[in-house]
Amino acid sequence: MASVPESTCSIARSLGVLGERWTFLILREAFLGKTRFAEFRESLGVAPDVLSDRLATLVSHGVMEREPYQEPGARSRSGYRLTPAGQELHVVLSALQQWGDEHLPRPEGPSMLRRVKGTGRPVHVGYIDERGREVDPADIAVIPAAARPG
Amino acid sequence: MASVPESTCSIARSLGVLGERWTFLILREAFLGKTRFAEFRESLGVAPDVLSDRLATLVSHGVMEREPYQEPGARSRSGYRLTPAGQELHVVLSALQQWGDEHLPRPEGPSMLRRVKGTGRPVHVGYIDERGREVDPADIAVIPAAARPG
DNA sequence: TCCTCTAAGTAGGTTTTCCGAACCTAGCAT
DNA sequence: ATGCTAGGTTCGGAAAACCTACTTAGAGGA
Repeated sequence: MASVPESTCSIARSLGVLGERWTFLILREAFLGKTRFAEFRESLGVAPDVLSDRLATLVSHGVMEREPYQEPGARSRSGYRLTPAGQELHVVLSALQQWGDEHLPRPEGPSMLRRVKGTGRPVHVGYIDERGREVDPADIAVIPAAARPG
Repeated sequence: MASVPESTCSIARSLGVLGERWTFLILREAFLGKTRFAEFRESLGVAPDVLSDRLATLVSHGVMEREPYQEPGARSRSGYRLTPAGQELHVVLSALQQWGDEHLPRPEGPSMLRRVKGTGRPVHVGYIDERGREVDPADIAVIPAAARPG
């Protein structure tokens, strides 16, 4: 994989931070409200050294941050919570979930649903232009920045 | 990671197919038009056994398919192209790219841009409700399907 | 003082995965 | 028949992940 954050491709750089095994699942748990080492460990079954490594990577790249907490009768400990940058990964996880729901379905249907708070309306992930209108993926062009006119 | 496509979580199932090392980068190259084993190999520098394994996984899950081709004066060979299911991963890659552009920026700016074909208007990835309106990520609730009313 | 409880994190040995180079396999050409 | 080419497979060594057990550190109680 070579040097990770140095690639000119944003996808490769993102994967350098997020693409290791377990990382997306750790983030999923974080979005579900988990904050503590033991919570991640129990819900995922991940080995502690791997979890420690992944959390350190996420912290060092500003995706999560240590959050000291103290329960009564216990010493101060540190949990982990998403930074604003980490919270912006929500749409990435939703895109993965949406694809899995559609293309790797289970007979009982999706286990989690994404809805608008309050109204409960269903939502999906897609492309949006600067006027807030949805754009069909087939109408998206990916072009090198160097070829940008002007 | 245990049994992969059997998880009740769509994110975990998606990652079971897509979450191995190199897979997203192979898909990126596929979206850029690469189809041949040697093209993937050269552009990514991935070991041939790993590439062979990843392509086989993608084919077996319907993300890519073998496409026989024949160049003049050469035997028939097989390349790989995205299926419709694979093409729907475009928004996942764009979400990763968008996050990297914003949170792991490079001084020279993004290397690739996403625009609407024809008009050239910039687009971004986000949540859209059933009326085609963008929804702020902070207004999205993720709820267990079992708790669905009705 | 020092023992205990708890949860974060580390350390060892084994298993899996990755890597890189060399090799294999068709078919077409010379 | 020999070589060229491109899609792979095989092999041995290196790296990463896994599993189990252990360590660490502070608060409270004896």
